[in-house]
Order: sequence, then C-alpha cells, then structure tokens
Amino acid sequence: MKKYITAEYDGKNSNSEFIELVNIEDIDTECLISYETYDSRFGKLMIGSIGDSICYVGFVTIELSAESELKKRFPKISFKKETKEIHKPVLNFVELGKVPEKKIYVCLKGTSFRIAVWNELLKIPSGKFTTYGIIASRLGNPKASRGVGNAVGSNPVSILIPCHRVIRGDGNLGGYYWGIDLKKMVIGTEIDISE
DNA sequence: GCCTATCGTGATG
DNA sequence: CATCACGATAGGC
Repeated sequence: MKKYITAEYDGKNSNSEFIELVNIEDIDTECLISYETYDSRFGKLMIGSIGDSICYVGFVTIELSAESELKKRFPKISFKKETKEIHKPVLNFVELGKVPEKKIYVCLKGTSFRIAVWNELLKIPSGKFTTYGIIASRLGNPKASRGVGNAVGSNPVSILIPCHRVIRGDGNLGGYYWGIDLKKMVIGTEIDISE
C-alpha cells in the first residue's frame, strides 16, 4: 500500500490566496441555490451557488442523486437548476487548475470550529499533504484530530476547499466523503505519478 | 492488527 | 441542558 508524506506549509501558493470563506449564520428559506451539473475529468460535478457565492462543489455519485444530495446538505433551502456565470471559474479551476482572476467567495454554514478547520484546509498547497492531527495542533487542540475528521468530512465545497489533501498520521489515505477512489483521482492530478 | 483514549456534532429527551 | 452514539483519528503494544 502506497504511503503518503506530509509537508510543511505556510499558506503561500495555496487556495487561500483566491478564496474567501463567508460564514452564513441564518441560511434559511430566504436563500435560493442555483445548481447545475457539469462533465468533468472526475465525472459528473455539481456546482451550487447562492447569489454570487459558491455554496457547493461535489461529485455526483450513482447512489446519491444531485437533488437528494442538496436536500441532505441544505434541508431548508429551495433550489433551482440553472447555470450561473460564477460557476464558470470554478469549473475552470477544477478542470485545468486555472487560478481564478477574481476572488471566489464561498458561503458556508458551520460552527466556529468547523470554519476554522476549513480555513486551515485552504492553506495547504497543491500536491502537499497534512494530517488530521496536524490540523488539530495548528488549531491549538492537539487531541482533537477526531473532531477535525468530522469537520473535514462535512466540507460541502470539494476541490476549492481541498479536503483531499488531508491524510492519516500513519501515511494512509484515510477516507473521502465522495469515495476513496475519487480522492486518489484528485490527488493523482496534483502529484508526480512516478513516485 | 487490536484496544482505548479523546474530540466535536447532531439527535434525543 | 444532559447524555449518547458516531466517525475521513492517534498512539501504544
């Protein structure tokens, strides 16, 4: 079984340079999510947005249809299938690794702990890895690795918030919400395969 | 590999 | 509020 090596990082050359997380306190029925599914190199990809902010980026797997996934994630919000301009730079980034010209705002609902974890994920550069335990330490609570796992696993915005760059402390991959094969595939686009 | 200590959440009453 | 079960964990042996 292949082992993965973690690396030091300081936030430079990472997604934190062009993504800003916005916490949505009362994400309720006032909001409307515009979503559309797109063909990507990782299979079907769903992108959802509220206004000019991205609220969801995820893979559409067989057992989880796009709409039921949205219902599960945002139980109280209504949604509409439509293409939005803001989806375009996101798709470009996923497909080509093209860094967006304008800052992308990502709106999320979560406890302060979860927001902190997601912000940490943004700082990991492409092709590098960290562990659940390291993130816990960086947040000042070294024993909270398990809680970090929970937060990472519930990240609603894949790729942009690179939850695939977190692995287990023992060098194994750990899990992935959309399936471990997808995690491998995404990682494979970021590292030298010849290793 | 198995066992156990631990943490943040959401569900439940 | 209090408690409980549940992990994409970590570390010891």
